[in-house]
Amino acid sequence: MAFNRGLQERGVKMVLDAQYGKVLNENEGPTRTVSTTEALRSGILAGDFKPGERMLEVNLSERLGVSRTPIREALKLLAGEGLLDHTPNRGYYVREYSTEDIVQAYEIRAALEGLAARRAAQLGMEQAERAIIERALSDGQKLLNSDDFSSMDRSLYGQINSAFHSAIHSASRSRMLRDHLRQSQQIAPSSHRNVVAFEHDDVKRRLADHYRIYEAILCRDGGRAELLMRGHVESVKISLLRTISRQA
Amino acid sequence: MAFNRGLQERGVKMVLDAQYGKVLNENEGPTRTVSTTEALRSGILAGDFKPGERMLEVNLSERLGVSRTPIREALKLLAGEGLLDHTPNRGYYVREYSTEDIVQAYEIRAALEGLAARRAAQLGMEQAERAIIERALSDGQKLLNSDDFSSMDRSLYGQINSAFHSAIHSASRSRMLRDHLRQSQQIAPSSHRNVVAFEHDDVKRRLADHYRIYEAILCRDGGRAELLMRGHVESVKISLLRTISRQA
DNA sequence: TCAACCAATAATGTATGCATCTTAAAGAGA
DNA sequence: TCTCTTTAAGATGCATACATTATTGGTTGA
Repeated sequence: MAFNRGLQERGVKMVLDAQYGKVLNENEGPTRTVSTTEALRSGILAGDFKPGERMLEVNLSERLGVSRTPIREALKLLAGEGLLDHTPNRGYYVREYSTEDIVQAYEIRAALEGLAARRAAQLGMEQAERAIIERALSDGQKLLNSDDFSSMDRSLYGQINSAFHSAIHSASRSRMLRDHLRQSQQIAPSSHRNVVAFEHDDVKRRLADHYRIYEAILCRDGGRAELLMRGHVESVKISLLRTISRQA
Repeated sequence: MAFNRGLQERGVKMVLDAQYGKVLNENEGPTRTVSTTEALRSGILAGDFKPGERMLEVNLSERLGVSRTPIREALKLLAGEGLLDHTPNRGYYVREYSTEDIVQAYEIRAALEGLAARRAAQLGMEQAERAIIERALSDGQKLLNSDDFSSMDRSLYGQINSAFHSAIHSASRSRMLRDHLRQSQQIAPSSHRNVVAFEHDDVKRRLADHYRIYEAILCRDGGRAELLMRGHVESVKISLLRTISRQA
């Protein structure tokens, strides 16, 4: 549990501050509620809290070194975002996602990413956004060409992939669309189920998708960009289903 | 302001309860936070709170007759849902939607409703859901055939339309999809901008859409159902754009 | 006259005590 | 032994006092 380190000793720090002045810890948010919310959110997404696990206020309050108030506020916010389930008088639980739920999340995301790609094509991308995409494409190519591909870190590919998609989200120029996209991806990677295939061929195919999508966007062909993007994300869904059925 | 009636005198009621036993007011939620949240949400959606308006805790606290605590929890939840914007130390504001935002909301909703229709077709609808749809279709027909159509209440058509779509949402059997759909529709009908055309021809065309969509769902033709539904919602967007440009 | 500063006011953030509810374990009765 | 009560412990709900942070209006100085 790394997420509680930052807040744990805040009480002590504040006493020190009162004694020696300044030196407020920078990496914390402006308020306890904000930093608590961030700590809990990333903790949930990182899997530090298991799906279905109960979020006890006093427990969290002690672990994070704050009173129950900011904890309660953070829990309410995360419940509003859909990360937690709440039953009155019975507390908060980490939302559980079935395999079916995760597949559906990909379907929703596919539709939304398609929309984003269409808007990016219609509105055009800024120079900075294009640079990010081109960087992601060339880095992806390098990754594919590397001699010991199989030993590569999955997280590297994840970062490259994420950069590509984020740039398009940003280019959609729509806060609402970005919010929906973020929410459709806010699912804890449940142990085995949410793991995307990482064979050389899979990555190669997805990178080719990225090239074609970017091309369509540059050509300002919104319809084609949407179609390609939707198919791209759906293909991840398919490969996920394949992995699952193979496990069974 | 009708929304504060229910809570206003709770303090008094509780004293009465202590004196005479039970008689807890039924129409209130299980907790103050829940009923406060509902009151504020419907108040925002009904336009009792204007976009951009500040939500002052003490103010609301007095109007609803509860302490600041449940108010703050409700505000946090609604902020998580995207109805309010929050800046630390500076309070909550009713989220504002530009005309562009509203148009985008329809685009997003179109994509999501399309997905829902596809799933409804693929999974099949239950008897109860089919009954609701058929009722909505025949009621819509009656509305169209009525002699003095122009004098009809818009809200009646709104209810019929809402019943049709809700049944399909329900048939999609996906909590996540339902959540996204709800969120994409949680926009206060900003005075003039978000008003959908209500001419006889418009309603006639939309009802015809509904018939075709239902047909596709009954035929289990998911692709067609999605295409039709998406076009259906997009057509509302178009007519909205038409109305706006006419005003300008 | 204007700008910067300062104080007073008001609003939000946080902690805490008490009330209420849930739950589970212990106990009584059949 | 089983079931239904009862009760006690633990957890959430709510109110309130206090701390901290914005904001506003006025004052001082140039």
